[in-house]
Amino acid sequence: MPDRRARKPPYSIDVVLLTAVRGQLAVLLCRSPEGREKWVLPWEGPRAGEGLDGTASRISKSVFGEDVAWKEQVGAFGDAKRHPSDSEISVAYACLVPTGTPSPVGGVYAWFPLPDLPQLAPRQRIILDSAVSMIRTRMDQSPVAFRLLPQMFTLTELQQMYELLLAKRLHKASFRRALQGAWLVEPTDEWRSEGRGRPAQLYRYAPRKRRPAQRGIRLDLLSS
Amino acid sequence: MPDRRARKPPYSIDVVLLTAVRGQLAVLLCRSPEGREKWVLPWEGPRAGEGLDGTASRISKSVFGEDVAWKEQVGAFGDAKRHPSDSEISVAYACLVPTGTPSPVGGVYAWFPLPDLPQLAPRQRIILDSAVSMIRTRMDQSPVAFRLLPQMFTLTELQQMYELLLAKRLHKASFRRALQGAWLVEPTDEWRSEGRGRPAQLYRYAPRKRRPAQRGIRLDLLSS
DNA sequence: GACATTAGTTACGACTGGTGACTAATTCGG
DNA sequence: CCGAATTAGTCACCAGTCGTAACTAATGTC
Repeated sequence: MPDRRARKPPYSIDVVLLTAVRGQLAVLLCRSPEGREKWVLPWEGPRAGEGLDGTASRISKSVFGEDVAWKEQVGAFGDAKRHPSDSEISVAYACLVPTGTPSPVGGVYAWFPLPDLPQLAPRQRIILDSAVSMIRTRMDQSPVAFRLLPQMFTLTELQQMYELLLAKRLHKASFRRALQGAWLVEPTDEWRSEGRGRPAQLYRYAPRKRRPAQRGIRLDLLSS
Repeated sequence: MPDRRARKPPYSIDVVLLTAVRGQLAVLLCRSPEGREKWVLPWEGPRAGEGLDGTASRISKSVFGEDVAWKEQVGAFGDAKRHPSDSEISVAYACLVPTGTPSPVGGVYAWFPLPDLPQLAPRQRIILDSAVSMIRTRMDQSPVAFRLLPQMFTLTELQQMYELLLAKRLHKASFRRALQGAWLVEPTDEWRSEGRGRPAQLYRYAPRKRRPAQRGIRLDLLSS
């Protein structure tokens, strides 16, 4: 990705591609051209006539062959921290990749579980942390968990994804009741038998138009 | 603000200054040097060695004499929409100004209630809408309502601010019970008599360290 | 067929949040 | 000086939600 350092771009677009691997969030990194064991977030400079979202899409495509199903801008990052592009500012995007998506070939890319990250340029490290934090806080306003799963999934898989993102255990009955009330999924007529135990019904993400159902004021206001 | 168009900056920092005026949100606009009745969001190009937040602070200071109490980045905006700076991208900040802050002098700036906006450059219009929408959605994760009020306020004023931001009526008892549970305010020993009726106790914003108190899963997931 | 294992449901009790009616403290007009 | 009006603040009830444990259901394994 960052292979023409000839001219420093006016800004860079950095992409944080996230997926779930064995019960952990993982980010896709790209081997840096300088130094074999240096890794960077995929990034590019802008091309003329291409919007910010467009550049992010182009990067995803160049990695996976097609655009990701969900991406959202994290923000702009400057503040004099070092970045492989050497540009003043970077605009970051967070993207979600369903589990089971074939990994990009060529040995240039690799998934890193979040606890086992290699060293990154300071600004990219901040971008990565911000992207993960955004995903975690935005998950009840965006279908984040669904974009990390294949099109069809069992409710147990969905619950495990929520547990991963919320970093806390959920109770089966409560989770399903809340899901029922939210009209987010619909059952298919397929079932999956996962070795031993009763087979699980497969569901798909199918949000219905909202009931008005506005619940009470929540002044939760975590910390701050 | 945008008074040297000599050289187009690599990017612009745009600031959305918001306050509440007579029960409505209002934004501060700046008279454009070109055309008397053209208005723009305050913006500047970056200076060397100054972070993104730093530029936003500098703009706020140049308007109000001192930095605002709360600001947060909205994001980066590009996508070929017109902008007074003529630059490729703009990084937007939302800032909150307490009611009762003296307005900047000189006739260059004016508060516009959101329903009565003049025409803006397309990109600035998008920035403004995004900033307002961010404020409204982020209000239960940030002390937004408090930053729109003076340091000391009555609970009725606070409730009215929440009603303004949520655009819905709240019940007095429910609001106060939720506020109690959130440990966000503490009473002072001052009271304010507002003409007729019983005087109201003044409170100040004083968030306590959170009780764990994590309530149930909310899969509210509005629309999409 | 007994048992382990995983999926999915039901029922109950504790707690929360919406609500109307209440008390409290002040101003205003007689 | 007294009562009505007005605004602040609280209480208590109840409908609904949520956490939980115990249950039923369907499969594989021995």
